[in-house]
Amino acid sequence: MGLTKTEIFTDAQNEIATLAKAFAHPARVAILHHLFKTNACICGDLVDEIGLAQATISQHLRELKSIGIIKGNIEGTSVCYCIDQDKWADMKTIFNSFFNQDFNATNCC
Amino acid sequence: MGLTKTEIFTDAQNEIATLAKAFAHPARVAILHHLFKTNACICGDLVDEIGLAQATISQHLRELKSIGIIKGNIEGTSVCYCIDQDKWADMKTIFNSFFNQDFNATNCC
DNA sequence: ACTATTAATCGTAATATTGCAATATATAAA
DNA sequence: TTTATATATTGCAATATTACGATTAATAGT
Repeated sequence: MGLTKTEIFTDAQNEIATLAKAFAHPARVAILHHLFKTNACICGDLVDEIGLAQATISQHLRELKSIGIIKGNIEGTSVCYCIDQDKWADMKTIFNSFFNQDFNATNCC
Repeated sequence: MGLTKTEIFTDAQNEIATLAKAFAHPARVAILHHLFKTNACICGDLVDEIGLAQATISQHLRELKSIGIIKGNIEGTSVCYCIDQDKWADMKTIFNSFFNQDFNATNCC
């Protein structure tokens, strides 16, 4: 098996899962941290900052890009990545409503 | 390889990744949705509600429990699960500060 | 004690993810 | 055009995750 049964879940549930995958690896969290911290779009210095091989960083960047969280601009030989602010805002909204679901006060545990 | 190099990342980065894994599968999102929705701690009816085998649900519950998001109480032959409200609040704080990192207005992309 | 019910665990198969070396591609500089 | 630089892609190995049938464990009811 090993295949997630996406068809039995709602779109909202699948979307949260997909978005969460972006944060579900420390390398991707580190990449996002870095894109925020350095007030500029970072290119290949991610490879120097984070201790992973160039191919590995490139792969994580592709995942973040395919989820839609980051965008890339080609600048000469290097590629400039940055957060997609619209997507980031959407994501915040989605996770906020997920996090702020009401608790039942009479929780039994 | 296939082995995450946790040692090269900060504790904060690893923690976000670990927490995000709780949401990185739609079945776990569905379980949490259900624990919120039904104003009571759900036990095995998760198996009926979500279309996965009992063993699979149990495995997802164990993951959520090991991350610390849910707690379980034994009640006769069944087990009553619910959200750990303290952990949930901690998590909200962590993700909020992650989501609300400042943007650089002069973003290049 | 016996039986039914519920949940956890074990074992296994299939798919996904992580990581890197090697290679390919694409642009800039000479 | 050749060379240097930067990033993407490919191919591969190792580990992780997902899912489920079968079994086990533990309690409730008879």
